[in-house]
Order: sequence, then C-alpha cells, then structure tokens
Amino acid sequence: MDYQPSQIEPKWQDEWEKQPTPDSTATERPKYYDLVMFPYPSGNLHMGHVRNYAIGDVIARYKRMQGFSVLHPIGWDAFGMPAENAAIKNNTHPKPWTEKCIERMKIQLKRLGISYDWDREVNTSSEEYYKWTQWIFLLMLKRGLAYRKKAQVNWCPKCQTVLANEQVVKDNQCWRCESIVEEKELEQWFLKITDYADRLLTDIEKLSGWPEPVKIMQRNWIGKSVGLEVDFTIYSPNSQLRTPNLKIFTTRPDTLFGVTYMVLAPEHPMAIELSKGTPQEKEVLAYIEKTKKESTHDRAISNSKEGVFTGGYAINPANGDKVPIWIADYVLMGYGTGAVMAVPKHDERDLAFAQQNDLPVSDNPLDNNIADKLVNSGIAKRKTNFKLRDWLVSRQRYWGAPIPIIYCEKCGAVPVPENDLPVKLPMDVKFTGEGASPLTQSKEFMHAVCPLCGGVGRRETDTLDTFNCSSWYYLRYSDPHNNEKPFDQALAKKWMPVDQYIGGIEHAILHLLYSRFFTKVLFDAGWSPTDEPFKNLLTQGMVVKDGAKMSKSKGNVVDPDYIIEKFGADTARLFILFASPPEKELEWNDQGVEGSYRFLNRVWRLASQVPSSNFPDPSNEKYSDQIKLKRKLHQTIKAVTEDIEKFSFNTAIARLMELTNTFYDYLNNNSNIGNLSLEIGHLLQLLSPFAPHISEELWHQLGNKDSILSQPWPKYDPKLIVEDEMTIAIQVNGKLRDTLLFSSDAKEEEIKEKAQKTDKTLIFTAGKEIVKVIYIPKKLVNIVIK
RNA sequence: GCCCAGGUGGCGGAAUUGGUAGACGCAAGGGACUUAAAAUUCCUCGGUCGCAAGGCCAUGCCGGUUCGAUUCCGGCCCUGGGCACCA
Repeated sequence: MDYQPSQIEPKWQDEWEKQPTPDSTATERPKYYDLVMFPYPSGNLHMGHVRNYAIGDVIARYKRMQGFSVLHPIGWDAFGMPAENAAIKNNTHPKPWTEKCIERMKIQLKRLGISYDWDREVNTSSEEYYKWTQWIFLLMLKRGLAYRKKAQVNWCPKCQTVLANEQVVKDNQCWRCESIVEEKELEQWFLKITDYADRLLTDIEKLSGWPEPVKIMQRNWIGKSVGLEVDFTIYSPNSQLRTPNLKIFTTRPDTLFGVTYMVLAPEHPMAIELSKGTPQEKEVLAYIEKTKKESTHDRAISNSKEGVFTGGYAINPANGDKVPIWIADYVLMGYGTGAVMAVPKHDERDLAFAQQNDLPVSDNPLDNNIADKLVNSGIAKRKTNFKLRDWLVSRQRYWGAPIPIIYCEKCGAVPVPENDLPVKLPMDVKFTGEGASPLTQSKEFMHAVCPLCGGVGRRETDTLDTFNCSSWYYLRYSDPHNNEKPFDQALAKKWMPVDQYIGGIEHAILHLLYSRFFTKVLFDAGWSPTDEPFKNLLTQGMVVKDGAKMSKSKGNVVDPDYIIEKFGADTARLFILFASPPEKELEWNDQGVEGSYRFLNRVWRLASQVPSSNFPDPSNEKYSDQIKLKRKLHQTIKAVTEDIEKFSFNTAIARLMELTNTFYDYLNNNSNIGNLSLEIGHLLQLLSPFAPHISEELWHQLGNKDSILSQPWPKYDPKLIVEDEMTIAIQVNGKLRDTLLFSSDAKEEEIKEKAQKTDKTLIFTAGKEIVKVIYIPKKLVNIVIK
C-alpha cells in the first residue's frame, strides 16, 4: 500500500478525538504548561500559525511521552478591528462573522493534527470571558491603577480610535493598519503600568528562560534613568515669576560645573514668563507657535538644534555661574521636568546646540561629590525617571469589552457593580462605518442608572483595548468555565507559570509586557500564584517567501490547506520544522516540501515492507552490521532527545533521516535481515511528535495495539552507543594530513607513535624537528614541527 | 546616532568546553530501471592547480592569541531588527 496522507490523517484525527489523552486531568504526573499565542480569528490559518502550532505540538507530544501531564490549550483572541471592519463591509455584525471564522480555523487546526485540549477553548469575545476582563478592569480601578485623564494621545485616522504608545510602531505607524498616527487631546482611561515600572524592570532578571533580545527590548522600553532633580535659581527681568526656581533632571550631576546654558521645552510653563518684557519676547512667542504645529514624532526625528534665548538666566547652584536660559524643541516636555541643564563638554546634543547658537563650552572638571552636597543642602533630590508611559486602554470601537463605567452628573465616573457584570455589547446596532462608535447608537446601552444615587447615568461607550483580553487568558485556561470568578486560585496554582510559551517576536513588548503587568497586579491582589506568567519563552521567526513576508498584496502566500491536501499535514509540519531553527526566519521552498514528503515515503516503505524473520545467528558474517544499526538507533535516541530539549528540531529531524538511511543501508547489504519491528518502532516513536499521523499508522501496521501517543519516550542504552572504533585525525602544525582508524581502547602512546609514522605525515615531518605531539582523546593528534 | 541579532557551498542549514568545516535536505550533473515519463535507485557535487597521488586557497574583511580559530580578542564592512534628541 502506498503512503496516502489523505486517507490516514483524517482517520487518526477522528480516532484521537474519540480517545482523548489523559493529559491535563492526570493529577499524579508532574505538570507541564505548553502554550502557543492564541490566534486572532481572521478565518484563515497562515503559515506563521502553522509554524507556531507545529512547534507547540512537538513539545506537547514529547512531554506527554516523557510522562508529564501536559496542558496544551487553544482559544481565540476574538475582539478587534478586522471583525468590525468586515461587519461594515458586509453589512453584518462582528459576532456571527467572528463565529464563522472560528469554525473555519478550528477545522484547519484539526486537519493539522495539533493535539489541543479542546475542552478548554476560550473566546475573549464571549460574555463568559469578557465579564472577567471587565472585572479585572474594576480590580485595577479599586487598586488605584485605572484612571481617566485628558492627554495628548495617539490617534489612528483609519481605525478611528486612539492607540497605546506600544501600539505605535516604527515610523509612527499604527501597529494594525500602518497608517501614520496623529496626535489628539482627549480624555481617556489609562492603566497605571508606570506603578510597576521598577518591578517590571528588575524582575526581567528572573526570566532566565527568555531570549536575551526580548529582555533587552523590554528594558529599553521601560527606560529607567537614575539621577538628580536640581533647583536652579532664576534671574529674570520679569519680577512676577510664579516660582523663583527652575527644576531640571540630570543623570550626570558630576558634570554640573560644566553647565553653560539651560534649555526648556517650548511647552514649558516658564518659557513665556521668562521672556516677558525682554527684547526676546516676540521671538520666543513665534518659536513656540512654530513648534506647536510640528508633531512630536517629526520633532524627534528632525535632529534640528534650533532654539531661541528667553532673556532669562539661571544660577548654577554648584558654582554660582549665571547661565542663559533658552528654549528648543529638542527638549521634551513629557520627560523629566521638561527642562535640562546643558553641558556641551559631555553631551553631544548640547554640543551641537552650543555650536549652532554660539554658546560657550566649559572645561570645568567633573565632581563626583557635588550630588551628595546638593542633596544634603536641600537644593537637589534623588530622582528616578522612566520612559514607560501609562497604558491608554480606551478604544472608540464597538468590538471589544465595554469599559464597565457609568457617568453620573452627581457622582462622576462610577464603576458598574460586580454583580451587574458583564456589561454586554448591545445587538441593536448598525455597522455603517459612519460617525462615532456604534455603541452610541444603542439607546438600550447608553441609558443607565447611577449605581450610587440611582439618578440618570450615561454609560461609557469606549471599549477596552483588546490587549486587555489577551493579558490574562493563560490564567483562564487553568479554569476556563468558571462562572463565579475569573479562575480558581488552586487550579491556577496547579498550572502556572506557563512552562513554555511560543509566539512571534512582534509581541516582544506589547503583549508580553502587558501580560507581565497583569500577572503582577493579579499576584498582588492574591489571585495569581506567580508574579511572572511565562517561565520560558521561544520567539519564532517569520515565514517568508522570495525574501518577503507572506502577504496577499505581495502575492506570495502559500495556503496551508493546499499543502495539507497535496502532501498531508505531516509533511507540512515536518518541512516547517526541518527547514530552519525555530527562532530564525523560515524561507518557504516548494521543493523542500517535496523533500520532506519523500522522506516520509521512505519511512513508509521501510516500515510497511519490513519482513519479520528471525534474528540472524551471532556467527553470521553480517552480525556486525546489526550491531552498527542498533548503535545508530541508540545514538539517534540520544541525539533527538537532546535536540528536542533545546528546540533544535531541524537537527532532530536530520538525525531521523540519517537513521532511516542507515536502515536502508542495512537492508541493502544484508539478505538475512532479522526482525526489525522493535527498531523501526523506536524510529516511529521518535518521529511521532513531528509527524504524528504516519507514525501512528505505521505503529499499528507493525502490530501494536495501543496508540503510539501512549508510549513512553524511548531511552537509549549508554553501553550500546559506544563506538568500537575511532577515527583519529593526524595534523602537522594544525593542518590535516592523514586519518587513522584505531580500536576505541587504543592507548595514547600507541596512537601518538603510529601517527608520526604514516606515509603522509613522514612527508611533512622529514628533516624537521618534532617539538611536541599533542593528543586530544578520541579526536586528533597534532605533530608540532620546527 | 544608539542598542541587539547575524554574515559558512548554487540554496536552506550542520559543526561538544577552540580540535577532521560543509551533517541533513534542496537544486544541479551523470548512470541504472522503463518503449517513454513519473516514481525509485546508484554515483558526483566549496574553489582552484594537477593525468594522478596530492597540493594550495576557503566560514564578510584586516590583524591578534594559540600547537590548532567558523568558535576567543581588537578594528572595520555589510544585512536584518529594535529604539529614536529620554537629558
């Protein structure tokens, strides 16, 4: 019978569904929480998903065979813009659209043979789920971590909503639609992630199982600077200043003696005051007007060192020097105090500014004691600043969890009582794409009673950023159907933290930082058993074709369904795991897919054609071949196990190919081959995490009754992997000149001696003095000559 | 500009703590089988010189350490990613 994936794959998928693995319900085994980033239900699985889930499934299946009780769940990050846009486009509602997409993708996932625990499936857009997303928001509010403020915010004109700082990606673009982000002043809800800045930073140290680049990115994003806030006394012609002092922040108080001028951000409240009544007043006002028209982003990238003198001066508390105060747009109002002391000698930007505006550069030496002096005399205080900003979570969109707040004329912003959760999304809404958020159309939704005074209230019409939903889903998986609380603490304690998290690098900051924040808040509130959610993190690389990320617009998309139909899920999975190490970019190659298919065919023929005659007599001349085959098998068990442990799936598969080749060599060279079903069974076990269907099928063809999934992971016999011969490289002055074969127990003296006497080495050593002979056990001899 | 990651055959990629560079696969070329093709199978496959044995060169470039460097150190070049005047 030929290898026909289209026959055997559905068969085993049905079979596995009928007999679910003991998995997450098996309490007597050690736990292992294997998590892949849940997908947005766009309706179509793409190769990036396949890669993500194939990796997750290898780990799940491997860990199960190793005896772990594995939690391997899946769900849907189902709120968000695309569903709403589709609703507008098709004149429908996001809910049915999303449900349809989920159904489609579920079928695709099952076709891939990924072993999920479907009983734990979650959907963030379901009322049962978003009830708790809202509950967590109220918890934040209770703990003083949610607040409303008017601020300059990022506005995406296409998505018609505000964005968090983390969602504005390179070149000032919206993370989702790539539109250029605008600035708007709006009153919005924020989560006080800055309260956790220090812990989010220091706890990065605990994340020994995270890739270094992700940790560095998070560190930089949090951006901690330790320094001093120093008061400079102001000397100005304007006698009616509201404060006599100018506060600046510096990380380099030791350079205080080198200060030659000061700079304020144009938005600094002192800027206009200082120039009042001076000849510079007009110029200052003009400059402020000019910078108002520029966006923060343009200011940041312009690198311009333009500025104007305010007419005011400051007295340097370190040495009494009187230095001019300027304004310039390279100083940002949003960081520190919006004012800086300028030390051209020690700061590139200050130097560039000084040169452009003819300001002096001072040679005064550094002073390491000045900080202490100023702090002790009350002129300065120690200060730590962060780049991290609070998380703006309001979204002016329909398809998200409504922010559970009611506005009352008398009582202000009042939280919806817990018993009234969830605040449900209304269904009497039309999706036209016109006007404000669709939620404002629903009378039923808008109308609310103030929970405090019973008066007429108005509901908050913004919804929560969908990153709120995905910031705690891994906790929900531990207890996905609980209607009394977000999850049971004991169950969370059983499963958390996630032992292995797998997903794309694009979430290095966004989702991974928000999730860490949520976990810490829930930990502080006594809910989460851990203060870090993900013990180990694997960031998988992108799937590209012809050097570009697969996308419809580029026309280089390969449809997983097509590959599954043509070659089977096993081939798709195997190729994706074999073509590249998981953290690297993967170049799609149609011919490479065929290569993986060929390999599975070779395994198929090997296992389905193996005769089961008796073992040959030990005296048989080919007995040594059998020893070699066994040795190769055990070496492969060892190597594949070690490779999977370090996620080197590509080399693990290479080892399986080598083993298969060794089987064929053996078959070709021996007429009396003996019974190999045990050995081939081991090969199938090793292959099963990567290509589960074919392994299961052939396993049964070999006469096994139980599922291959229930088999323990093969163990190697240390005695069997030992080679009886070794090839020793012979070098002269580090250059390879010859190789010699020795029995494994050959003594160093014998090896060194023989190495010096081979025909080839003699050619190179003739007439030269041998200085020394170096022997590296089991590897090489290097003869050093002069 | 700063911070990461990475540069190995025609391609994807392998190489324990420094120890035979190129595992495994793809592509390519040649042979077998076949009426033919597909499938399968066998051989060759970094460059260069050589009839051959073999030599020389080769892991982005230039140096260094070492008996020995893809691996360690210093300096450059290039590619990808992140941050973007954070005082």
